[in-house]
This record gives sequence, structure tokens and C-alpha cells, in this order.
Amino acid sequence: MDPIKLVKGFKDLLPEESAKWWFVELRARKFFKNFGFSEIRPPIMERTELFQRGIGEGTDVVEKEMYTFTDRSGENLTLRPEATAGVIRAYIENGLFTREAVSKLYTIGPMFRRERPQKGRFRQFHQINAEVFGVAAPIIDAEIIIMVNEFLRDVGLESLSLEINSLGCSECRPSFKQELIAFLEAKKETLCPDCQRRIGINPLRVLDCKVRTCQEATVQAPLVTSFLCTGCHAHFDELQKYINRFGITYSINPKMVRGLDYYTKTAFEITTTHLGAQNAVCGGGRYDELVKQLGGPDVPGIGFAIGFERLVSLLPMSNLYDNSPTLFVAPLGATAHEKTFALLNSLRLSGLSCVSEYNANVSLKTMLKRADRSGARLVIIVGEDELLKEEITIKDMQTGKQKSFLLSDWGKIIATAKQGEL
RNA sequence: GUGGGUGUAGCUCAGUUGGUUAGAGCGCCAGGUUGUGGCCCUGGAGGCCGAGGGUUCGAGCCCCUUCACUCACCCCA
Repeated sequence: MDPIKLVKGFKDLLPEESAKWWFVELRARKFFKNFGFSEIRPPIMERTELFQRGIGEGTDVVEKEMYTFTDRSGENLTLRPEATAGVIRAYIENGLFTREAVSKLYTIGPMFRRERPQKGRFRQFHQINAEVFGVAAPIIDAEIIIMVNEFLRDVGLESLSLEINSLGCSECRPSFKQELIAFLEAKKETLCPDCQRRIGINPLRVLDCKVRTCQEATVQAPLVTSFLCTGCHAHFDELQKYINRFGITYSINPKMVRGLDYYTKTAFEITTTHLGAQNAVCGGGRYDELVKQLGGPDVPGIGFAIGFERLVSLLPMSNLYDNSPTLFVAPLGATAHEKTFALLNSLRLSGLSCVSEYNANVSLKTMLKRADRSGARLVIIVGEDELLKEEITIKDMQTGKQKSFLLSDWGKIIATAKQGEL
């Protein structure tokens, strides 16, 4: 029979990798706690309408990338393609805005988009998401940007670049958009076919196009930053003031746009050159009108998403993700297995990570080989000699030293094992 | 959805103008050591050469089809 294969664009996370994931996740949770966030875990499936309203009908994500289906009772459901909409739904539905003036929430989990897979892009992928509701002041924009920037540095990423921009609000964006469209229409001939199409759909994206002729054509294009209303302008200025005060390096990229419709004012992106074409490790921004748009109170919001797989693939080599046990128990023969069984498990219960051999017939040589490969530094050997004397031998694999202990003297054995070396 | 690349052992890959029994390294198993790992030596297991069809006396190699993976576009984390 042919084995069943995994779904295209989905990945099995194997043990070597999952150790890295734990490392990242633990660090992230620590960071979030320090910055006053708490975890929320909305389901990974929502009513399709939520995403249509939240992300925007015209976006590619909604138009052609969602895993949407009707369940047995005819409800139209979708596997979440991003986290923000679901978090906002939960925020509204559970009335979190009535409990506290400001909510700082994070969530870590899988997202689903039916795109053609490539380097750094999968149909099931994971994100670390953060959202803050209820703060309109730019100080929070700065806080969030600094937090995510420092977090990525903390887990060990290097040569990242941070870009920020302001996309304006519903007041100033339309006039900019109008001006931009007029500009692009005039240059239409020199733009690539994709961009010619974009003029009508998402004119801001033209500024971000990779085709050289398009980049050349848009050097003189009007910039959002020069169209900002006084409110947005002040917001953007103050944000920079705060970031400068903390002192991280960034650049302003007036041509950066975000993919989803809901962003207003601040937008930012953290990229690297080591990811192939998918160079964004983190993207985020402010969405002051989204909560209201989804039926909630008029509460401003800001958030970001980190691509988990992308982050992990950038992690430097490190022994920080080492998952080795501290101890390998090697009993020779059936009697030794019986004698060490209780000890083995009480070592585990005392907080030590121990592995053992289950086959009573394997040789000491093989067990030591397995112990070596397991990464355990200490090995407890129990064979005929030890059984006669009611002893065990502990071997330090790094130094080769060996030492005997009375089998009954668990306290001493555990203490030595906890030391991790002889 | 569109375009390119690649499919040979568990993994990374050789494989001559089409020629007999398809190879290497790593990994795995066993032995060299009756109870001592790594290093070294010896041996072993492991392949429908992605699948289907075609050309040919003969196909891993050539042709067609198909599937999978991969990279890029679109778009995005």
C-alpha cells in the first residue's frame, strides 16, 4: 500500500527543529511578560465573514488564498490566514475593553494560506502575534517596535534592517492616493504589466515593485509622508522621537506599504537579506479603525506578526537548543533491568532528564554508543560486577572517569547526577 | 494561477556516445574488544533509478505524459 503523504505546503516539525521552536517560544513569552502582555488563544477557525470584513474584500489573501469551506450544517468557515481579525473578534466578543483601558495581547500559532509554496512560505505557517488595543499615542508604536526589534536580536538574529513608514489615515490617505494614481497613469507606458494592473487595485504597491523600470519610473512619485495630515504628521514625528531616544537604528521608507487593507498611520517591517525572496521576518502597524469596523467600540490598535519559520531559519548555530538528556541508564541483562527500573524513574521524578535501553540483550558497547549519541554526559552502568556488590557505576563520557556507588544510596546518586559530571 | 530547475540507497550526491551484476560518502547493523562510546579497520543490510507509456536487440541515460519536490513571479510572515 502506498503511504499517505503530507499536504502540499505543510511541514512536519522534526525533533531537532522543535527544540529551536521551544527556545524561541520561551524567549518570546518572557519578552511579552516583561512588556506587560498576556496570552490570548483564539481558535484557528472563524466565520469567513470575519476575514472578509477585517482584511478587506479586495486583497489577495481574501480573494484567492483562504482555506474556506462550508461545514455540515452549511456554515461558511475559514482557517485563519492571519491572527489579528480573530483576536479582535475575541476582544470584542468577550468585552475585554470593559475590563481595562488598555489590552496588550499576544498569541502564537498556525496560520493558513493557500499559496504556491516557496522558500520561506508555506501553506501552514506560524506567527508570533502581538496586539495592543486602546492606546492612540505614538509612544506605544515606539514601544512595540523596540520590543520586537530587541526580541529578534535577543534570540540571536543579526543583520536585520528595520524600516518604518506612515500610511496616513482615512482623512489624508485618499488625497495622496488620488495624486499617486494621477502620477502613475501618466507613466503607465513605462510600468510593467503587473503594475499597470495595480494602478486600479492597489496603487501603493507600485512603489514597492521590484522591476527596475518601475522603480525608475517612480523615483519622482508623490510620497505618503508629504501628504500626511497634521495629526498623522505629528504622530509620525513623535514616534521617531521616542525611537531615537531609545537609540535603535532604523530607516524611513516612504515606499513601504503593507499588504493588508486595515493599516493606518504607522507601518513597519523588519527584513533580512538571508531569506531569499521572502525577506520579511516581521511586519506590523497601526489599525485605528479596524476594531470599530468589526463591530466593536472605537478603539485604536497596533500590532505585529513575526514569521516563525522565517525566524527559526535565521537562527545561528547554537547549543542553546540542545535537547540532550543528562543521564543514560545502561543495565546489562534482565536482572540489572529490574534492579535499575525504580532508580531510573526516581531520577526522572527528581528532575533529571534520563533515557535508558529497553532491550535487555544489547551489549554494553552498543549502549555506550547510544548513550554517546543521545548526548548524555553521564551513564549509569549496572552489570554482573555491580549486581554482586549491590553497586552501580557512573561513567563520565567526557572525561572517561568512572565511580562506584551503593545501589541503595539514591541520595548520593541523585546528587552526583544533578552535578552533571564526575 | 504563471514560469524555471530537480527527481538514482534513510541522507547528500556520482553514473561516460544508450551496453552485462547501478556506485561513493555519511548514517544504520554486526564484528575487530566474553563489560566500555568517540578515532581506526573489516563485513553486512538497504534501490521497481518518482510513476506510466514509447523508441531500441538493449533505457538510470533518448522521446511523450503525469506526479512530487524546489526556486521565482503574483502576494505576503
